[in-house]
Amino acid sequence: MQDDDIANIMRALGHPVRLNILRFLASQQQRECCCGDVTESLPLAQSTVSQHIKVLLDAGLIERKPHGTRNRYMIRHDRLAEIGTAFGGLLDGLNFQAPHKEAEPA
Amino acid sequence: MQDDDIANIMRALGHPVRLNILRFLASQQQRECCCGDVTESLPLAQSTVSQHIKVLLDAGLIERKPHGTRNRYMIRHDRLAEIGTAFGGLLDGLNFQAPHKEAEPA
DNA sequence: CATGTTCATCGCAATTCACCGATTAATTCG
DNA sequence: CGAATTAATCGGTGAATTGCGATGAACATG
Repeated sequence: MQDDDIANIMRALGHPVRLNILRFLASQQQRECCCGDVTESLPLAQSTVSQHIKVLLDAGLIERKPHGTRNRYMIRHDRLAEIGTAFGGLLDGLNFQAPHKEAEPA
Repeated sequence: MQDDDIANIMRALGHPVRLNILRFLASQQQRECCCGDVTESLPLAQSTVSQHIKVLLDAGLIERKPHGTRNRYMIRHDRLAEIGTAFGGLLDGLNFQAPHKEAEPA
């Protein structure tokens, strides 16, 4: 995964409301879960929630499925796994990327 | 770790330049590594780099050590570990947080 | 076909972000 | 003490983000 992709995803995750939306979707995975449900669970206007949902969609974190008049949203677990791997790789790369050394002096 | 904290950290990581800075610091861990070094490695003005460094500092991802006229910067590996744990927890929570169910119908 | 529901999208305001050049504070050294 | 170096901070500009209410498209239903 590219730096830009990772940065995009991190930015999408970089807002408490969006974390809440993700968690709400995770907790409702089985039922219908449309924009209105999410809106009800938050002290925000419907248009605002829709915007946040769009950010999550663009980052590939969730998926939209039209279903009659409403849209059903669900978490993209495949992407979540990818992101976990990429993030782990990032952190690994950040831990002692020293060219070649024996061990720490003390 | 609080949602707001996580969001802050994610936002700090949500910019390619800041990812580059972190990687640069990781690769230079042993030598002196001051703002000027970072600036040289990027096509950005010194003031801009200093701003990005401030964001990383505020998020607790790096550490500053005054050293004569210059400042030495280094990655906070302790925080990195914490963040890895928190992020892992987040992703775990997002994977099937279903209240209590037997199994999927199909 | 008219009505109601759901929700994405369109302005719009306020705030924050990213970037820059210029300035200033701290420090070393002649 | 004066000159040089380093880097944080200030002030400014343009773009993006966050929030809102209003509008409009898509669809179900009477």
